[in-house]
Amino acid sequence: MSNLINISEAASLALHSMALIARNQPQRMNVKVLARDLDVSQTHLAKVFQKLSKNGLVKSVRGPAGGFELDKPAEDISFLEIYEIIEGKVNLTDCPLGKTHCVFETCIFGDELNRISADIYATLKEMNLSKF
Amino acid sequence: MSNLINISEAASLALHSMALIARNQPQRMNVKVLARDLDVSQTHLAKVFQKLSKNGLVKSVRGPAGGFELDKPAEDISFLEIYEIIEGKVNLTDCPLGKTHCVFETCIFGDELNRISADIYATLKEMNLSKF
DNA sequence: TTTATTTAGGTACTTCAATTCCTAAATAAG
DNA sequence: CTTATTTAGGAATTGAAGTACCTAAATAAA
Ligand code: FES
Ligand code: FES
Repeated sequence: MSNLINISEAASLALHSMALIARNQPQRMNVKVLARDLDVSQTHLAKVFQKLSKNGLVKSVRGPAGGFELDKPAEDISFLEIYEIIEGKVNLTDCPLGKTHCVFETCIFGDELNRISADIYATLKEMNLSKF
Repeated sequence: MSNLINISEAASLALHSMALIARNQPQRMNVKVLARDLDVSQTHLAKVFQKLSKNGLVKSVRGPAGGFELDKPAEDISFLEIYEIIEGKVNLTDCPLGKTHCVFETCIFGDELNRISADIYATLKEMNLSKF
């Protein structure tokens, strides 16, 4: 069973966590309860948050009653931003696979899939945390 | 650097190989020349072809001058069919990640990404080997 | 018939990313 | 000040995908 859109487990966790934090504003949330809510290991989720924190999406507070909170308004945090912090910058070139050398001079997918890739990109860019 | 559409290296090899074989019809091609053309290891490509062969997409001929040829008309072999043999059946449910249990009652992606997943699916189903 | 070529397929190895483990640092509460 | 809680981050482990190795089976050509 496979998915057509490429969103890793880690990126999924990041998106779900950020949505939960947005919904819970202005109170912050810690990895313990987030991990419980999302039913994943604390350590894995903690790693995800190190990236989110280092990239300025969340502000971390250590110690008792600590945790994470959004570091800017919810509507200013797009799904794309979260996605790219975890997965790396999205590659939008002539080939949906980002291939530079191919036996075929023109990409075997024509430009159908590129059109769709651009569509996904725009969609992720439009979606933000304001709706939670 | 990441791609938004989920196509593994193996699936990419399968699609490119099948396109090469379609283009080279009615002569068959063997893994040796295909691997050279695609610049990958013979053994890896051979594994991909075991799946394609077992699933009736190509007919294998052993021995000198052997190799693989399409086992049905090029226009009857869709990209989707090739894709699913390698990646597994595509999951088209209410969630683009195929998640069944989620903290959010309604998928955080709304139905935007589902619409797009269905779009990719339809596109892969439409595309076939007749154009090569 | 013998030999060379080519696919079939099991097993093992490698590599890279995902995941976990463990300790340190920060800080609020008692 | 001490303790409990929580994030930070390096190191180690695991796991999956890709790759290689090896032998068997088929078959065309010599
Ligand atoms: S160039 Fe896009 S698949 Fe080969
Ligand atoms: S249900 Fe689709 S992402 Fe959570």
